[in-house]
This record gives sequence, C-alpha cells and structure tokens, in this order.
Amino acid sequence: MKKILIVEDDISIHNLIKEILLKEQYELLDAYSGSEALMILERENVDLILLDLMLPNINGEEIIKKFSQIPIIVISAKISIDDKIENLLNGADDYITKPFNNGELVARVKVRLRNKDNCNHNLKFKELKLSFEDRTLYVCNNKVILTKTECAILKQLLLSPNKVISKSKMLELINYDTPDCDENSLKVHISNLKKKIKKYSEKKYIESVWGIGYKIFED
Amino acid sequence: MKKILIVEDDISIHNLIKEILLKEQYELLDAYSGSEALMILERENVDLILLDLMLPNINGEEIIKKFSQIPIIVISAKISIDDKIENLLNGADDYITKPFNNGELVARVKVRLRNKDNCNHNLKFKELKLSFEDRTLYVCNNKVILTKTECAILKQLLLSPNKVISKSKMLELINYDTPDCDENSLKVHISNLKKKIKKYSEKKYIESVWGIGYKIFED
DNA sequence: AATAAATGTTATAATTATATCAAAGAATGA
DNA sequence: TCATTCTTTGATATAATTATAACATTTATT
Repeated sequence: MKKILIVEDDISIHNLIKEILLKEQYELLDAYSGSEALMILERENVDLILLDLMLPNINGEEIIKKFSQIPIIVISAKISIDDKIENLLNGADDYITKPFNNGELVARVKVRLRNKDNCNHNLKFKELKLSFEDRTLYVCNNKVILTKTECAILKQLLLSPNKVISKSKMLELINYDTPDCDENSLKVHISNLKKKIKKYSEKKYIESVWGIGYKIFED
Repeated sequence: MKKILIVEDDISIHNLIKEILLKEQYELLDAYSGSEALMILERENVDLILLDLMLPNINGEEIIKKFSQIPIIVISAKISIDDKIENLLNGADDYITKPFNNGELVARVKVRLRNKDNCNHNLKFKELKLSFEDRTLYVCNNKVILTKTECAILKQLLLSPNKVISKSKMLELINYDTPDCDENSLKVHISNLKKKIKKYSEKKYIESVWGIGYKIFED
C-alpha cells in the first residue's frame, strides 16, 4: 500500500484531499506545517507528497529542494505561471492549481505512483500474492521465495484461477523457462510449491485434478 | 542528448513547439500523423513524446496505449476533464491544454526527462545514504567512500528499491560509467559493496535474486 | 478387497549460479 | 615516472536449483 503525505495547513482543504484519496486505498499521512512535514519525511518512507506551498514556518519550496527524490505534486493557489515553472524546475513533479477537479487529482496521483507499481507485475488470489518480477510469493503476508520453475508454474495457475491446466499444457506454457521439465519433474515442483504454501496457510490452493492436471481453487 | 518526438498535424503548432524546444538543445523528431509516429517509434529510441490527440488516420489514444513505457505529454485542445483523466489513466504522464504557455511546456518537458537524467544528487534508503556527486555512502551514519563502479551500481539499485535489476540490465545501465564491466566483474563489485555495507550494518541491503540479478531490500 | 494407474514425497546427483579471493592489468594523479 | 587505487580476470569455494529415480500414497475400477 502506497504512503502519501498530505502537506496542507488549511483544514478544510486538507480534509477534502484526504476524503478523495481514502476512497483509493492509500495510506495517508498528515502534516499541517512545513516543520511537521520534514519530521515525517525523516522518519517515514513516503511514496508521494501532496504539497501546498504557503505553509506556516518552513515553506514548501524548501521541502521540494530537500526531497526531490520523492514524487511531489504541488497543489497551490499560486497561479502565477512563473511560480509554476520555478517549482517544476526545482523538483516538483506536477502542479495542480486550486480549485482542482477531484478526478484529475486522483488521476495525477495515480500517474506519479504508476511507475513504481507497474514495475512489479503481480498476481493475486485470495491470500496468495505473487510478484513474478522477483519471484516472491506472499502467503498470508509471509514472504516465500520461489524458484524459477515454481514461479512459472504458479504464474500460469494464477492467470486462470479455478480453471484446470493439463500437465502437458503446463509443460508447454513453462517451456521457455524450463525446457527440460517433464511430467515427473513437474510433479516434484508442484509438491514443493504446496509445501511452501502449507507452511503459512491451512488452505491448499493448489488442487490436482485426477487424470488431467492442476488448478488453483478456493475451498 | 535527449530525443523528443513531436506528434502534431497542425503545421503552425508543430513549428511553434519545435522552435521552443530547439532552444533547449534536444534532438527533435517530427510526425504529422499517427501512422508516421508509430513508424518512428518502432525504429528510434525516443525519450519523450509530445502528442496531439486528434490526428489523421491513427489517433493519439492508440499511441498512448502502445507506448506507455515512454514518457508522454499530451498537448491537446480537448479540454474536457474526462478526456484528461482517461488519457492520464491510460498511460499519459502529463496533459497540457492548448493554448499553452511556452515556459510551462519547457518546464514540464524537463520534469519528464529529469528522472532519466537523475539530477538529484542524493538517494536514501533506510540507513543507506548515497551522495553520488562525491561517491560517498553513509551506512548508519558512517562514511564510506565508493569507487566509481560501486557508486554507479548502488545508484541504480537505490533508484528502484525492492525491485530486481537483472545483471544484463544493470550492465546496460552502468555502461556509460564502466563500458568494460561484464557479469563476472559485476559480481566482484557487488561483493565489494556488500563488504563495505557489512562493516557498519548488520542489515544486508543488497540481495541477490538467484538466476536474475540484484535488488535493494528491506527485511 | 485387489489391482492398476496416477499422484505425492523424499533423497540424491548433476547442473547451474553466486561469492570470495588474489593477482594481473588499467587508469589515475602526484 | 612512480605509486596508488581501481577494475578485470580467473581460480576456487559455496550455494541453489533441477531432473532423476526410488518409494509411498491416493484414486478409480473391477
């Protein structure tokens, strides 16, 4: 879940932003002054900053310069084009002027977070989360490292949950990753996968369909 | 030098954009239709696309979907907020409405190209602080000097924490700094980096992903 | 219940990948 | 130029993965 820091001293605008973003399932952090924002930024791993420029004590420009490695969207009433340009060049990633459109705010937030998300290709099924970029499987939020073949197999199963994949079809699908794998070997990999899942979950998830193949299922 | 593709059928606007960007020392490519744009994108390594939506034959939306991995700034007369939101969500990185301010266009172009350049001189991840201007790494506030190659490698890892970078990708990324580095050599640099980090931290930070590459991680 | 066929488990050997070390070769700077 | 540091190379050690095969269990059929 992505962490977004909202830096805005005007309570009503702050709450409005919060309300809009809560619907999108982000973890929200609040700062009502520049110094509060700095404190949070030192402590937390923030994924995105929504930043008002005119703040009590420390002003927004300082935060932009210090934390330009974090995506920053300026939300400001400063509509002077020179302010806009200066802040963009100094490290802001986007600039929205008040009053803003709710949908556009959400869209621009998603755009800034997208690159981070997009890179990890993920598949989810109930309490299984597979990130096949780094071959990490989360079983009830417990991290398990999969081997190349295990990952390839589980990926195929998760791509069509509740649908049986025959053994020969599976071998064909994972052929690129492991050209030498045969039915005997597949059997072993499935067994190992089941063992890794069982360690952190009573649910089996992988079911064998007698005479045909395997499928992911919910019991 | 960064390559920017200008996709705009209106000659006068096309030339205006060109004129503005030429001052900034970019290499400019021109497309006056969607199909021409696609042709260029298949052939060239484009760093940024400036895209008008209403084009002869293929329309801009198709280009956004197909090439969303390249930064795209939409420049459009379509001012409907829904169009804007839809295109941003579909893969556009920014959206400028006509008529645009010249300075703002340049600023937004620079912002989109900035991440690629990495103008930021510092990167932070947990108790690692890398300043790659002077190739200094702070491990739990202990100063460690890195070599050029070590610094280049760690920089790439820190730029996308928790994401695996394959060995070949890494070699590609640090190619400018060390053109002779191969997989064997990379292995040694990683080993040396790990040793330098281990001196001041029990956390490993650099994790190798078997068969793929390396990543920065938090345990 | 017996049996045959399919699936499950385990151990091991072969293969493949990574880690570390030391030394040679390159690059750098006084 | 020499001395120093950095990078590559290759050798060796360590580790992880995979296929194989032997054996155990389950399932379907008679």
